[in-house]
Order: sequence, then C-alpha cells, then structure tokens
Amino acid sequence: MVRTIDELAELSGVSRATVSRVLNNGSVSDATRRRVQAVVDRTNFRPNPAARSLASGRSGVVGVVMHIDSHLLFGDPYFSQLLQGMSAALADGATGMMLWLGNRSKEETLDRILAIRLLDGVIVTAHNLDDPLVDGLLASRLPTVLIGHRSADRTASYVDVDHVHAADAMTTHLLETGRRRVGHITGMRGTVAGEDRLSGYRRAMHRARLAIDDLVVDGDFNEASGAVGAVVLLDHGVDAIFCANDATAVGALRVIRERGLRVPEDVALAGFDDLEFAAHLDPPLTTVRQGVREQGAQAVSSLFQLVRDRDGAPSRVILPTELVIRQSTVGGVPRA
Amino acid sequence: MVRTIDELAELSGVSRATVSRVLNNGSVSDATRRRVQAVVDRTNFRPNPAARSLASGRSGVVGVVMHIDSHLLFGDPYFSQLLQGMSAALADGATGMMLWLGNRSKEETLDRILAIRLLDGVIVTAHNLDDPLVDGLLASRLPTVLIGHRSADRTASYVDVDHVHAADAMTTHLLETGRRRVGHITGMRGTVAGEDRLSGYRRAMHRARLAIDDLVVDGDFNEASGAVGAVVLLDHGVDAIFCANDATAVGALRVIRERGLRVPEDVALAGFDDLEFAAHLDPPLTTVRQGVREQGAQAVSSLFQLVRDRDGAPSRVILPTELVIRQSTVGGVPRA
DNA sequence: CGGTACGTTGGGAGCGCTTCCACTGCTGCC
DNA sequence: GGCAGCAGTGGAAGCGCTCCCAACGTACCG
Repeated sequence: MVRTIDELAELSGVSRATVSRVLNNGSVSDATRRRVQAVVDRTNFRPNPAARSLASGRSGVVGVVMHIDSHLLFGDPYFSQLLQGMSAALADGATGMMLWLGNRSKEETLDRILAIRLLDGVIVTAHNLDDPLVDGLLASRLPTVLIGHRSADRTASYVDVDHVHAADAMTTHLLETGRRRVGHITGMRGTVAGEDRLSGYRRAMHRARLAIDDLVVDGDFNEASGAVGAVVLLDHGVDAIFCANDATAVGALRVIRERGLRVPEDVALAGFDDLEFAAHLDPPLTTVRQGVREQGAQAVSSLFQLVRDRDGAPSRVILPTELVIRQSTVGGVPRA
Repeated sequence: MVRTIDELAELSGVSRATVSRVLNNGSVSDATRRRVQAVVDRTNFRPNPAARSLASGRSGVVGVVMHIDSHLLFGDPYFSQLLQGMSAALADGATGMMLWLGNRSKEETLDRILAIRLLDGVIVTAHNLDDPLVDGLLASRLPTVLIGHRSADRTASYVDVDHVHAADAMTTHLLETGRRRVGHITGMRGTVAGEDRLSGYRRAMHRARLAIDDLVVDGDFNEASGAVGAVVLLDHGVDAIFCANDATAVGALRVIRERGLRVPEDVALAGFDDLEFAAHLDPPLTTVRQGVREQGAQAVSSLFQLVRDRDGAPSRVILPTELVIRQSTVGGVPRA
C-alpha cells in the first residue's frame, strides 16, 4: 500500500513536489498530470491529512457549534435539518465537521475551539443577541459564519432569513383576514430569531395602529410554552395567535381546542418554520417557510469562501422566506 | 503568544523533549514538571494538533457515524440524546468528534472515513444486521465501537442493551395483566434493535404457548407506521399492542382513540425507549427505559480504551434496561 | 543567432511535534 | 572506592506534506 507522496513520486517518475501539485491542482503539464493521476487512482492513494495540515496550515475540518438547550435540540427538527444541510454540503466539499453541542459554558466552548487549532473555520448557530462565544470567535482570526445575525455585527459573515420581514408579512396577513386582536407568543427572548420575529409583529401592528399591550406573551420555541401562552392570550380575548414557531403553535392549538373554540373561525393560528407536520395538523397550519437545509448549505459555502479569502468582504446572505397560507387562518374562505 | 514547544522550552529553560514529556505525562522530575507546567499555564499554550498527530500517529479526533434516514434523525429524540451523551463524554476526554450523517451510500461513507486517515477511532450507530459500513470498518485496523451489536460479530466491541430480554419482559408483563392477544408493531426490519425486540416478543409469546400468526405488523420506528400497524392489529382483535418504540406507540394510541377504544381497558399499549413525552401521554405510557445518554458515554469510554490498547480484548458492554410500568397497561389496577 | 520570458520541474527547507538513543550525574551495592 | 543501574534530560531524526526558489527547456522576439 502506497502511504506517502514520496513512494507515489517514485512510482510515477516525478518529484515529490510535482505529485503535490497534482494533488493540489498546481500548475503541471497535462501529460504529467495524467501520468501521476493514473498512479494515484490505481493505488487509491490519500495524502495524510495531518502532514498536509501541518505543512499548509489548513486542516479540511470545520467546526459547527450548536450551543443550545438539550430540550430544543431534542424537540426541534429545525436543528436536525440544519445539521443535515451542513453535513451534506461539507461532504460535497470533502471537508470534515466537528460538532460542538452545548455541553459546557459558552466561555469554555470558545476556549476549546480556539485551543484546538485545527479548524479552518466555524459555523455558529442558535446564538443569542449577547453571546460571548460569538464575540470571542469574531475577535479571533478564525473564519466564522453565523446562522442568524445580530445587527450589531458589522463585520461578521452570516446567513439568515429576514425574520422581521417575514413576521411582519404574517401579521399583516392576519390583519388582512379581518383580525384585529392578533396575539403573539414569542420565541425564546434574547435569541435573534425570537427578537426579530417579535419586531416584525410589532412593526405590522404599529403600522395598523393597533395596540399590543396585552397581546404579547413570552414563549421559548416549544410546545409547552405555546400552551401556556395561548391560555393567557385567549383570556385576553384575541382573535388570532401568531406563534414564533410551529412547535409553539401545536401547543396553542391544543389549548384552543380544549376551550371548544374553532380554528380559524374563532381564532386564527399561524406558526413559523413550516416543519413537515405543519401541513398535517387539523386544520393545516399557516406558517412561514424557510429553507432550513439551504441555510445550512449556504453557511458552508460562505465559510469556504471566507477560508479561501480571509481578507475578503464578509458575506451576508439573506435567504427568502415564503408565506404558506393554509386553513388555520383562512379556513372559511379558501383562496382560489 | 507562545505558539511552539520550542519557545516554551526556551522560556522554561529545558529542552523541547522535556516539554513534550510534560505535555504527555512522560517521565519528568517533579520539580521540572512544575516549572514547565507553570509556563504552560501562564502562556495558555496548546500544542499544535496537526504536528502532534503527524509525529505520533494519533489525532485526538474520533468519528461518529449515524447513517440513518433523515426522517428518523428528525423525528427520534433517541439520536439526539445519543449524540449528546457522546458529545459530553468526548468533551471530557478532550477529544473532537467528526460526525458523518447519511449523506451518501454506506460504501462511500466507509471509503471517506478510511481515506481521511485522521481518526483515532469510530463509533457507529444505527447499523443494520447486514451492513457493509460496519463490515468494512471491522475489517480495517481502525478501532471501532458499535452501538447495538450484531451477534455475528465475534470480535467487535460494542455497547448495547439486551433488546431481546427487555422485549421479552415487556411482553411477559402484558401477559401477566391477563392479555392473550398481544400484538407487536415491529421496528424497522433489518435493524438490530428492530429484530431483537421482535425476537424477545416472540420468545415470550412462545413460552406462553400463544400463536402470533396475525399479531405482528412491520413498522419502522415512527409514528405513522404505528398508526398503520394499529389499524391492522385492531382489526385482528388484539387486546394489547407492544410497539417497538415510543414514537410508534404514539401513532397507535391515536388510532385506538379514534376507534373509541379505551387504553388500557380495551387495549393495553406499551412502547420502548421511555422518551420524555412517554410519561405525559394520556394515559402515561408503559415502556422500557434505556439510558441513551449512558450508552453514548459508554461507547466513548470503550473507544478510548480500544485506542489505547488496540490489541486488547474487545469490550462488550450490555447496559441494563428497566421496565417502566404506567397506566397504559395497568390503568385499572394501579400498583401499590 | 543571442536573449528574454514563461511554463514546468526538482531540490530542499521547513511546519511543530514525538520518540529513540545517548549521555549525565546520582544512588546503592559489593 | 569503584562500578552497575537508573532516573532524568538533551540531541536529533524523523512523521508526510507544502511551497519557495532555482534550474531547466522551449518558444518567441528582435
């Protein structure tokens, strides 16, 4: 078995440097390239990544940080999908993925990531508005891409959807169906997604000159908080509930049902995410579709670019969202 | 910033070799060790993993393979929990985790894992009875620990629970509550867990001299298959349904309800996994508890041992399970 | 025809670490 | 007191690769 580039060089009658060029798309004549490549293929040779990394300073491994509460990781398909999107894109780029879940404090995770000195870059998701992990990463020279951005980060690269706009659009949709007392069960406060969706809701309500004093309840992206929030909002006499995500909407739906109210006749209900089950609820849930897998893939490709050109402009990508209108908001009046 | 062991050696007035010994717990006098360690701490020095790996042949990174259908990864908290257990244990061991999800064929994944030549070892979960990925890994010299074992692997290291025994115990429990027509909705056929749980069920039924001809329906570990399976089994007049996991039981429960039947009065229902929601179903679900996080942690520690002593005996660990009896099987007769 | 330019190649110096081997100075024994 | 033995240490040789630099050959120009 051929284990080193030197043996390979000998087998193909060229120098080690030339083999390295073939392996790294350096400038080599076609004839030489073919000859060497043939030997590479025949022997199924793979260069030693440690040696490569030592010599080049690049490792072919990126870090993915999902520093989230285990309940969210367990319960929210969003993260699984994101992981899959990233995993697939990284595999395409022949790049490894080291995963950090939130086993430790953010400070400690940061410390370990910087300490390992093995990563070409990092993708961070599910961070808070105020997040020492993100701050530390951005302060370091390590190429970093955020999924979900904080408006304060003027120089960070990120992939995001326009939560504010999407939430505004959803709220506006509810208002257009004639609702006036539109309640909102927020996502986890402090998170980018949670705060931005709340902002979008606020903006739409404000534009419609509607007060929201007793219409906002804090949730935290899960079903239980949807149930709790719905109890409060129903007591406040809402005619629509916009939940910060689909999981929350499921909890809210249960409570609405238990009260003997009809959706959407008595209360319209909307979510955010368009998870698979949303279309199969009874009634099917109006929600916002965001391409979660695409977000993951885009983050990877942004990171690749950043690694290639560390001093290039930060890449800021806003992926589109789509209002998916189903019977939970317009059941009585199905659209053409 | 101190970036190399040479600078460190100079700072502490010893040779590079001695610093390396301190870093790797080699034989060094106490006085020297303290002196060097003080400098290491003060400068917050971390050795370059690539160089270390190149020189030593070890990387401090292990692979985790979860080659499963995306629906399972999305839907089944089992995998999230397992991942968390492994992630935490690896972090404790200052070891990185490279994750492979099932983006490619098993053959291709295998090829990549072996090609990367960077891993100290691999943990594989969710494999089938007949699995080229596992076969290839075992055939290679790469230390490998399986989560869930195949009886054919005489030399493999694994962590598992005794599915057969647990399923037998559950079935026996159902029989002891007076049920006679106990149906089983299997897990995904071909998987270790699916087949073994079926075997346990069979064994218990056989011991009780009960026929199972029309009592077994194939499922695949998800809610939908539980619903489909329950329809069939109810038509066959079962008085109990043992589902291969909790997710399946949720689907079955829905169908039982829709038919206007009561649990457990008309049909007893049991699951497997004891996921968090199991206790909060109505009625609370009788199930088998297996420490998923513990399985992950144990797999990591077995792998560490295997890496340390490649030629040691394979480590085979069977973790205990626990029958968790709730109202879905003994609702009428709550135990003392 | 000499000279320059360019594309291609080989030589060789590292990258930062581990580890073998040899050396030192000490202890302990006869 | 001399010598074996040993713990502690330093020197140096790699680990397998990348990449700078110099050398080479050929083509093209004046």
